[in-house]
Amino acid sequence: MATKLSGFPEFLPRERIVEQQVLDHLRRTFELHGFANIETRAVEPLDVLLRKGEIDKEVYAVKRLAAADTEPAELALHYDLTVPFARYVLENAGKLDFPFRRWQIQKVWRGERPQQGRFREFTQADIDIVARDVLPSHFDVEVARVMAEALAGLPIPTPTFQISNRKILEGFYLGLGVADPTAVMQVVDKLDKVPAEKIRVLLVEQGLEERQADSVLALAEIVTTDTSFVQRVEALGVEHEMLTEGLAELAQVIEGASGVDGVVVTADLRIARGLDYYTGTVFETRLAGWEHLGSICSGGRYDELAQDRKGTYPGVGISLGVSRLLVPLELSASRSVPSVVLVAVGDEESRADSDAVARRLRARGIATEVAPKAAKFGRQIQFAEKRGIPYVWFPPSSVKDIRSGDQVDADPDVWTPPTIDLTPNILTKTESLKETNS
RNA sequence: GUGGGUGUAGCUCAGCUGGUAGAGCACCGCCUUGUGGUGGCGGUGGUCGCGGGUUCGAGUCCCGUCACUCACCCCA
Repeated sequence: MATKLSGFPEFLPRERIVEQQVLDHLRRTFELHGFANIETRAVEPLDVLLRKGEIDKEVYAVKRLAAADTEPAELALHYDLTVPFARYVLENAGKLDFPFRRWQIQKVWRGERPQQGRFREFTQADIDIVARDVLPSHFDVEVARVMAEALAGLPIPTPTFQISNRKILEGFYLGLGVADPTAVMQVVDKLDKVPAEKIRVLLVEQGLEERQADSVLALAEIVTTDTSFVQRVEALGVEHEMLTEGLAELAQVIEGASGVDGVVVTADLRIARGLDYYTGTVFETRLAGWEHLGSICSGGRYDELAQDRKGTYPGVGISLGVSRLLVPLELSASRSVPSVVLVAVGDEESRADSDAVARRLRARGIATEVAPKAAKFGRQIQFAEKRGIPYVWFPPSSVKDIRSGDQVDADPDVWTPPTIDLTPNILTKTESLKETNS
């Protein structure tokens, strides 16, 4: 009996076609910008995963079945691609060329309870850039820009990048005289769920004066689509060296990442991010109309994640939740198979003729399959229609577009379908409903 | 991990205070011996999530359990 496992999504062929096209597009975009690919193993030593990220992160431990019950698990499935990447950089530092830019698309695993857009096994698409000792801030701009371009090319609702910089928050809090900036950040991070009034109470409970709490909230309210946030922060009258540095960096990122068609870029000073390894720029991304999914694409600058006795490798990266994006949107494809053409079979004696037609079409890159049995032609057309195959070829030399009903004489060595039919097309949910109703 | 909801055909669901397991869609066949439709007729398909209890009798009531799902938490 087949059992559906919650949080471990599996696609039908049509949905998988969509996923593959999305992954192809991401890869193409990343490589267009010169990012190299690596794949890291699925498991990491448990202590590597627990040391770098959150201790309370739900991690799947991995243990041999034959291991003694008393033997503790030493390996665990990775829950993101950033921490394994940092480990990989340290391990191969002598063989990598810096600054090192890489893309990586792999499954990751988390033990959290599944919900819409939230899985236990899911695919992430990451780009990261690391350097030795120093990583100039123009690389923060670059990862934002590349990911914006990648998202802009996908059949999804408009994404909004919400970009901030931890130095702004921390510098501002220090300038205000707040004792524990990190604790304040964690409270402010809840602003999208908890009303401002309640946040204010929480801040005062943290030991902030009313005046400080008001300033903290005033900073968090600042959202701009250009660099005018700088003036608005300065107008709050708080000064600190780190704040100034953060403002300059964020202005650079906002300016550099804007201007990609189909993507909104905002400086959003609410964004703090829970993970503690971020040290500067932080990214989150929301989809218009799908805000309840949370961020579909997040990341930031981590200056100290990868370091050993020999040195430190500052990095900046951004991670797209491919599964979070695809599963809720319920995108489908115009067909469930790659085939552009189904070659009909008149009778089993002439199957070889049909095979010959198929071979000639395939020789020119046209995905083709031959009908499984010599049923009535009406049945063979229905076979194609059910799978979304747009053309049926009747040997020796007639091809029918079964969507329009148009049938023409054609030579299998010459006939070419329109480019748009060469690969399956992605349909949004409403488009696929329209298709089945027509 | 905490709390709510739901489990009946491939899918969507109905099944009253307990009395022979149902519909629509899908699928297969025929009417229609070779180019898709519609209509009609016929057919396949169910350990009613699982285990126990009450009862002459349980899809229905009770207990347990599992799964799915939603919210919290957290996050891609």
